Amino acid sequence: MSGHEKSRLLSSAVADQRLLQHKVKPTAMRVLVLEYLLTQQTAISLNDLEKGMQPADRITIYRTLKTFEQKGLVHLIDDGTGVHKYALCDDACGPAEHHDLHVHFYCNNCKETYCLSDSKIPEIALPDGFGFNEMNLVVKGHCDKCRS
Amino acid sequence: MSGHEKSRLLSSAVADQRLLQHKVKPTAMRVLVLEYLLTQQTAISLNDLEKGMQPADRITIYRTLKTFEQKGLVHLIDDGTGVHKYALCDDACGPAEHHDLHVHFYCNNCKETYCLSDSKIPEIALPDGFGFNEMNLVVKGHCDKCRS
DNA sequence: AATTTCATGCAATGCAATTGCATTGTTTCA
DNA sequence: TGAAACAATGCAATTGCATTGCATGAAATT
Ligand SMILES: [Mn+2]
Ligand SMILES: [Mn+2]
Ligand SMILES: [Zn+2]
Ligand SMILES: [Zn+2]
Repeated sequence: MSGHEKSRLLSSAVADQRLLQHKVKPTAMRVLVLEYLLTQQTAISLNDLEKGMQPADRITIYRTLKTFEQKGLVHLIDDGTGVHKYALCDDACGPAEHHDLHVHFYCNNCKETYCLSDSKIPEIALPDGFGFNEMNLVVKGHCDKCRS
Repeated sequence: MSGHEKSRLLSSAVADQRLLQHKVKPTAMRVLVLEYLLTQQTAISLNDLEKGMQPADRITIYRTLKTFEQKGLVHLIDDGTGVHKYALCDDACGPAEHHDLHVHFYCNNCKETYCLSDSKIPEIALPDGFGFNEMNLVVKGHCDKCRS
């Protein structure tokens, strides 16, 4: 068995396990999508996912991502560009409860969207009578790679 | 002159002056749009603007809003619903500089989008090398009217 | 093996932002 | 004043996504 094949099997095993942990049946498509997501350092759009992966149907990827989101495997990011981005959840998110209330960062230069998992959103003082459920904070500027 | 006509002239005068202050030529259409915006308590979408006003062309309203935005008269709000909302700037915003870094609130019940002009966005600690220009914070929950 | 349930692929739809272009109104200046 | 230059308007068309419908194929359940 070649080294390449071996590492392929290994990553498949990792992906498989992660899918099973979240009660998602590990089909070929889902393993491929998850593996691709695991290689990403930043959030990715459906378009880029489609382009980057082996030829695969766009809609199937779309539905795969939706399943992943529902099962707490990935979270959808609205970075204000108008197109949705997806990124893996790092904590143990489950269905119907994403605890990824972290800041997202959009680089105006390289157009990449980062999950700033360590930058938590601070408490916001709301006017009387207002109660909050969720919040979304997107910071825009220049990332570390685009400042040298 | 009737009371109605008088107040109409007065509001026109107010709108006119506000337009001139921002170097926008006060055409009939622009005055109408601005007057309508002045009556709103919450941010409004292009659709609702079109429905609420006297019959007027959608695209013209769209371009009017774009002009207003460029001249610092209104700011565009991305509340995460996918449709843009517009609201008047309260401070003296000028072209190319909106200083309305306030929080926006979206009510999941009545679907209204509020400008929380008093809730400023706090400082966020970014990772090393990241520099910020703008930010967008949207809080979602229930507004004061929807909690009684 | 038959039946049900789930996953996939392709086509079609929906919706809102944006642009092109022709027309009309407004300003500028000879 | 009257032509030329410029700006605003209205209508049609386009774009770019997200989302859904439906038919086919694979997997699980009996
Ligand atoms: Mn994230
Ligand atoms: Mn606002
Ligand atoms: Zn960058
Ligand atoms: Zn409400």
